[in-house]
Amino acid sequence: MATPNSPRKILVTSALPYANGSIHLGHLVEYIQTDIWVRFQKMQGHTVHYVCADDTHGTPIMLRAEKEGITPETLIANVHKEHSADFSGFLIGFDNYYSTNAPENKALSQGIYNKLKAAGKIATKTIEQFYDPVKNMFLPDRFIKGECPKCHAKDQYGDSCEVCGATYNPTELINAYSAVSGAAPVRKETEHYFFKLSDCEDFLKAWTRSGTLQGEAANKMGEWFENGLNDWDISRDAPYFGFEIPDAPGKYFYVWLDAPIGYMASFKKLCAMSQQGADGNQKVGLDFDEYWKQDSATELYHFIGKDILYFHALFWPATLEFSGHRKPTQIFAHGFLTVNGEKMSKSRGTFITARSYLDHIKNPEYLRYYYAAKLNSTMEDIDLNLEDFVARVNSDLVGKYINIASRTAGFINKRFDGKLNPSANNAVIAEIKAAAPLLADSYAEREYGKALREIMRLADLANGFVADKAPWVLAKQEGQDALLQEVCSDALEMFRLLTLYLKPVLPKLAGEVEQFLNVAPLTWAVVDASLSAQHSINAYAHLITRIEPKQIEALTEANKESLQATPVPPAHSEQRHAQHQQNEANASAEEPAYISIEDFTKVDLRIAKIVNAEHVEGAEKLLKLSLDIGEEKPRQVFAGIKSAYDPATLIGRLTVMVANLAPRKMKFGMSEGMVLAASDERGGPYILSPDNGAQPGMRVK
RNA sequence: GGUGAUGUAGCUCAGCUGGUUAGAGCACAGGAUUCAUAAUCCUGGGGUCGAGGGUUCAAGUCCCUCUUUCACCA
Repeated sequence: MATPNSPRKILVTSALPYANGSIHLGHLVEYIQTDIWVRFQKMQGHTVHYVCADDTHGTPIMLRAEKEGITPETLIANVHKEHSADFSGFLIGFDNYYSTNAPENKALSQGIYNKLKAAGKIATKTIEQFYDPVKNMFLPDRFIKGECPKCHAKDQYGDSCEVCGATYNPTELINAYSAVSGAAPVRKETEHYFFKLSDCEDFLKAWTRSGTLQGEAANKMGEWFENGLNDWDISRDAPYFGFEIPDAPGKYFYVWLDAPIGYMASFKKLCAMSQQGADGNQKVGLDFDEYWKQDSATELYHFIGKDILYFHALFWPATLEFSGHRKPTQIFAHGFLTVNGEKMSKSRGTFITARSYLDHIKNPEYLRYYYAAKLNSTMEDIDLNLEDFVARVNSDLVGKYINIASRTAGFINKRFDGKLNPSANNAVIAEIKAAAPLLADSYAEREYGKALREIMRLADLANGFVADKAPWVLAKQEGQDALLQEVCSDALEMFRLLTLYLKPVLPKLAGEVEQFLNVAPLTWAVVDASLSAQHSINAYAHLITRIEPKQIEALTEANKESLQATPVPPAHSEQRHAQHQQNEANASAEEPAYISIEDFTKVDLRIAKIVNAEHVEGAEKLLKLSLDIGEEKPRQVFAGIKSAYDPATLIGRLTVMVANLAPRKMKFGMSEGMVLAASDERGGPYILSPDNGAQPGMRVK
């Protein structure tokens, strides 16, 4: 791995949070993961810059600003302030936290677009889209609502039904209306600009295989390649809050085009700040091109959530490649956060904002430690189990780690005036030092959980050493002063090393320990140093306190919202931020969906006799049924009831089917109707049975 | 529906290319200790490694079927 002799130049990013909502614990998984990695690499002596920004463009921001009666610029300025405070509260050490709505980003976005165009990668195509004739704007799918074509629930979104889970096109909605004005949308043609991703397949296939992705992510890419790459629609019509496309009046870049370019813009701003040398010191200015030119020798890493892999592993490298820039060295995708094993939920109080955590728990390092203990290099989801959180933090940090200093520093201060006198040779210290390369590898590979397990094992050794030497016994014995001083000095040396190892995770606490131990800021290289004889430490003061379970209760209580269970989308859903915002805004508007008798009679329900039932090879949930409803030939119907019924027991039974459901071609053959069955979280499916006397083919009404 | 992941002690998780009686931390029980207003040390109980087949001298680890949970795609 990295050696101190080969300082690297590294640029790191976290995904840009959308400027239309607060930072919550889900977001923080990524920022904490990235920050730990950055701090670790800086401790290694590498030149590392960590940049991020608010993602500020798009329809949701425009509409929300309008609703609040402020300009989008004011809205995003307010959010920028809030986000910055939240991140700083969690000790996220950005070198620059910028905004995508910045002059640098506009120039870079337009410049990249022009390059892509010159490279023949831009095409135009006329498409038909929904248009709000009152508001005079085109509507994204999520801003069209109407009745679900399948279950007829009202007020469903343009792409899927939250009641029955069906997905469809907005054109299929019944009585569609604009979520903005309420008007009936009309179809309208418009010219859109496309990035010809289909042209980039060879490049992307090669890039994907070049070690830039985690194994799981590469698998995912494989799926996308199999399905074929579609050209990417990068334009939106005015009115739109964003950047105008050069030589295309009234056309704006889709927010996802300029968002990743925001990484570059934030770095460009950082370069400008470094040129100014604002602190008066002579600074070597950062060179933007050195980091972004085609054959840059520097390294570029993007930390992202797995939901936006598509953008970062396809669009983004293609954009860079064909605009003459370097590509990312690696993409690090992580999983989502669950709380107590479930999606974060407002009704359970587990949708916890960064601010509210800081208000109730105060110490951000508890969460940093817990996340680190759970994080690895894969895209697996991680769970914040609140009981485990309390137990883990209290036991590891307070009981094990801090306790080493707490139980030995008093002797040094009281008996030896703060002066140390360590032993020449201590087996435990040697073992702790020997772990450094392994721990460095774990951090570098983002296997934080592995690193912390090892560090806590070492802390156990240290406590075992203290228990074994029993300084409190030595303190009462005559003539044992030298040994007492040595034992406590060694314990504090162990504490110094453990602090060094924990510093990427606990930067603030590590700073306080440096004060207490009276040492310069710890870097990885000082593993090889030691606290020397005659070195003086400062008085030990209260470094960290236990979390009270009551604090957790208060936290979840404060985050409980309505009575209604509103499942909240996963940690980091920039991909669908528009719809999520809408989700939250409109979750309350539920009405019972009545249908008329005419609607009901459209459904032709029939008594059906199951004349045959069998397993379908390769199907996970389906049974193939032959249903006699008095027709010449039995109907072939596939039913998803495999989990609950053995086919043999079904043959001969009567049940109820929908006879006039449009036949549908399924993977295993045509399905000519459907069988009714009941189910919910309590169980099922349960199919229906008519009372005695019902005959195959009878109409149910 | 398809694809990719996932399921190991009460809880949270380790278990690399298959190899002795399956591990850790927390929790629990017993003992020791009292330096730490912020405890530790020792010992112990506890697991059909999601279920069922198969390959092998040998499988938590490979293959098949079923199943749980999650995500993505349609």
